[in-house]
Amino acid sequence: MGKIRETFRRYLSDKGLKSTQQREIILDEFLRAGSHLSTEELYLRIRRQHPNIGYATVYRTLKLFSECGIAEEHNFGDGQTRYESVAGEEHHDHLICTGCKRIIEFEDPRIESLQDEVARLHDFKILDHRLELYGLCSECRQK
Amino acid sequence: MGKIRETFRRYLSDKGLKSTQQREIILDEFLRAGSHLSTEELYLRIRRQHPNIGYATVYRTLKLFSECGIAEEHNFGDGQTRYESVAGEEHHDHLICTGCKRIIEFEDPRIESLQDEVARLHDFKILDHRLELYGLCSECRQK
DNA sequence: TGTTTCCATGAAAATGATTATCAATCTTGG
DNA sequence: CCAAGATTGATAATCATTTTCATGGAAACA
Ligand SMILES: [Mn+2]
Ligand SMILES: [Mn+2]
Ligand SMILES: [Zn+2]
Ligand SMILES: [Zn+2]
Repeated sequence: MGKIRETFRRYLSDKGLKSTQQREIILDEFLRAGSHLSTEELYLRIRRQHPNIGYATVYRTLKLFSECGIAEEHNFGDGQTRYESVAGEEHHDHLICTGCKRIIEFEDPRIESLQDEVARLHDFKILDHRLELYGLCSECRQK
Repeated sequence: MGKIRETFRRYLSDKGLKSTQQREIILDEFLRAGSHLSTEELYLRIRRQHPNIGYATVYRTLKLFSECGIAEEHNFGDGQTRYESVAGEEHHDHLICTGCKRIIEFEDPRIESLQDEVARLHDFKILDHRLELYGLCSECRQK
């Protein structure tokens, strides 16, 4: 069984929550589908095979994923919360093309350590951060 | 007359829009009040002296400020859009204390130039960016 | 100054994403 | 298998923001 699925089940049992078919189905599709999907996008995908699963359940379950650490929430400014799986991958930030909505991931440890330096300077303890670069990818610039 | 007010009036006339009492009043209070205010917070302040100005007008006017470049929109994750005046000050980013909601501004040209480097690497043209560090200020950590 | 033309305004309704409610239905420990 | 309690799906409710629309106001112009 995948490590992610195991993490999720342990989280449920530790919290006295229950492992249900819906939660398994939603997790399956969440892991199968591409990243940075909105709740609605995931719901629409799931509905193709499981038209009886409710919208609210998808919302609730994605929130669970985020609580137990297997998913991360994002707000890229389009008014919808997006989720991506964090399969033990290293942290990364995002370039967002406002033309084609493409999302490019990047990581730069130098930026991360400068962030730490800034925090130290202000006697601040960082718990989370977001760095998003908005603009146009090369394809969109050629139009 | 302040440079900001002038910029705003020129923007209005260039666009064939009209200079109204409400817009002047809202701009005055926007410049007088502290930064990073939400629409509701600004509306409540304005209402003390001008109870006849409508909520929708404050929304519309703040959007105008942002369009003409005298204000900047922010989303610090509390579900409300916040605005701050950009009185020709240099760009800065934000440390946000999730305990007391305090907002600390900082700038680090080294981070900015690393962002440019990342963009170059991905053949991406940055039009905007957001860097927000969430965590706890020193005071909030001592509780 | 009066007229005309649009734009702006305020109140209220509409929207869109997300959350809460609730009766019916599963999970799970014993 | 059973009881206790969590989950689900449908739907109503929220909350911030936007739209609508009738009325009022700015501004170019006569
Ligand atoms: Mn990502
Ligand atoms: Mn600021
Ligand atoms: Zn693009
Ligand atoms: Zn604090």
